[in-house]
Amino acid sequence: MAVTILDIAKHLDLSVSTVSRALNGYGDVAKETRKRVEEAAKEFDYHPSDAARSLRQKRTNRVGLLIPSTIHYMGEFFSELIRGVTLALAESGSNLMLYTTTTDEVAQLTRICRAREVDGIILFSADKLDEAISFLKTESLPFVVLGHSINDPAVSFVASDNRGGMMAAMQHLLSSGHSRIAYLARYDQPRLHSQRLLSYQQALTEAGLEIDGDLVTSASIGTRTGYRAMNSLLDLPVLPTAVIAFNDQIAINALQAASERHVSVPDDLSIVGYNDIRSSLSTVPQLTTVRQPLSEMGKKAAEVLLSRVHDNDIPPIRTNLPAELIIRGSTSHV
Amino acid sequence: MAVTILDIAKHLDLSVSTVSRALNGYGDVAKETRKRVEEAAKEFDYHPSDAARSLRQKRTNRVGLLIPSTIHYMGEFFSELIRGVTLALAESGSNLMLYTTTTDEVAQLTRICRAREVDGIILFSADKLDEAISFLKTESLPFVVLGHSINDPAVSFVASDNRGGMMAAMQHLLSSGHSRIAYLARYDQPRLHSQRLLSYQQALTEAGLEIDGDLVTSASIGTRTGYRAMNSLLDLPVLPTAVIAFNDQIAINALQAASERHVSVPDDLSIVGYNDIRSSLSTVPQLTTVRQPLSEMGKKAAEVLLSRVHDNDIPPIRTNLPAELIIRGSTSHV
DNA sequence: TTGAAAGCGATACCAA
DNA sequence: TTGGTATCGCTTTCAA
Repeated sequence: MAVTILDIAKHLDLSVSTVSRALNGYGDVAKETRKRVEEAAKEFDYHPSDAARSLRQKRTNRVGLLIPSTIHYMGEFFSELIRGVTLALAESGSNLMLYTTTTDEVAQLTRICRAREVDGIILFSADKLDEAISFLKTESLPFVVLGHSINDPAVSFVASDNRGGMMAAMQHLLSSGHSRIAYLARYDQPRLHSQRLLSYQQALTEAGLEIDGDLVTSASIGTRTGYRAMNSLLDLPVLPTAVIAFNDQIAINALQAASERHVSVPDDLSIVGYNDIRSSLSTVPQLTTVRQPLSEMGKKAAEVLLSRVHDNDIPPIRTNLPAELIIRGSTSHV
Repeated sequence: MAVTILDIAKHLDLSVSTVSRALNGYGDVAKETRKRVEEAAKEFDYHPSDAARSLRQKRTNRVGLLIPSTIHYMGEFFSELIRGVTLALAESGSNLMLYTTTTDEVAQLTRICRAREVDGIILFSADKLDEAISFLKTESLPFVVLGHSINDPAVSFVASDNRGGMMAAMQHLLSSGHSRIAYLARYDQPRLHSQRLLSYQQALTEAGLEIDGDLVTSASIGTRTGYRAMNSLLDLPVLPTAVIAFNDQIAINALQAASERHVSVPDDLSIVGYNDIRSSLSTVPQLTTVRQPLSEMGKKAAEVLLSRVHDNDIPPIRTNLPAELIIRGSTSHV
């Protein structure tokens, strides 16, 4: 058996309550006593039982991160997010529980809430987000949505400025003389997609250009997401001169498709990615992309959540971090 | 307050013990009673308190995964590993705690063990692995090492066949007529590196070739790992005709460096990666690489751990999954 | 087949 | 400044 507070108490001929108070830094403990307790604790490598403490205190010092089960298609994107989350948690001494969504997301959330497995939850899953949110609103478990702007003013979220990011990309291309600009979307991400699509259309309209439905198409989820869709764009009777991809991985695969068909980037075709994952520096040419501060978003989300764990009555914190266009070699003037 | 077992008991005019036994599927409960209990539990969305249950049962239904804090440099590699881990855990109803290493890894492990935060731990951290292992051997917490073959026969691990994988890559290149083969290593991964180096040297020796120290160099960790190192190889007075990279990300950056210097791959230079992450399909040309079954490794590691959690007296399970050479476009005959 | 009660290992209140 | 004790919510003997 592991060493318990009772072992320490017996060894020092003290009561468990005194030991507990000494260890938890209460003021009403004799200096000398505290010292003895601390030394004994260190000597025995005593750490309080997580379960016992959680039960008594009604807090677990754990927060949950719910991610889609398709994580393996999200590679770097996910790694960078999680990096930020763990950074913020480490500072506060909290631990991270990683949940991947199951088929019944609400049932899963119900269990997590009712079993009090965590103090709060970061919702990064995209499937059934509305359902998940409306369920969590009925529970008392603090939560924050990561990666999506939520309309409901009662819900905290940390996202990035999607409309602005897409607009920046469009204006970059338009001001470089492009008029036939394709958008390689991801219809299975309807929330993000619809925002980006709006900016795409708005930018075209403001520039006095027509909107050509052929130029908007969707990459499917998968290992080489965007490869086939790019090829179909390259089959159009009148080719686009620029493509904005929904994310960097799609852009990278689009680059590959173009290269295989001897379409030169950026001379014949400009390509813009989204997110600025590390790999966007590893292509030839390097990707022009809209930087989403993934790690910062993860960090901020954890911080927001922790502040709600501390006091769930504070007003919702709703943050759109700025997205920034990073111009590199994959785009050029027409 | 959340609903407890007492609420159910009161509502049905039963004792908590009966309710508990009914819910846990004990045989000695009247059929009718069990039905009533189950219905009430469903009606109230009752789930037992995780903390209370853990405290009483001395198991948490949680397993830990300890990963390096440099996760953000591991992008896809990590995502694929974790995918396998979560798959296996989901099947068993266990949850995942994700720990990133702190400066004092042993102190961190001490806390995890003594606070009984998890039922077992998957060690994926590479820094101080020996220290971590020898500490965990003194504790009763089940553990398994992921990604490294451990010599100590008492330690369970799940890795892949490093020697064989590197040997396959070398033989592929040698049989394609290459004799000036560089190895773009990662010295900060000494365990994996030394195994690969051995195979590298052995293959050269068996082929009757000399070992040229200039051809072995190290990529540093970072955003564009391998880029500078590849450039330095391209500065050698006599160029290599082939390069084996420590991982795919390095290979991808090597490809970029070669491309920028107008060294054609595979015509002037063959490049071999390692791991077969999804991005190895997204380059031009696609990467020849040694496939490490990352997701399977994660899954197997979780399974091995769970079997030890169930019974820690079973003999150590030591697994090297096969590594397989995947020949694609980045290598060719001299 | 059911209920009463002990106990898991802490924290926190109240008295001394 | 310290100790005794109730309590958190469950599981699990032991009796009834």
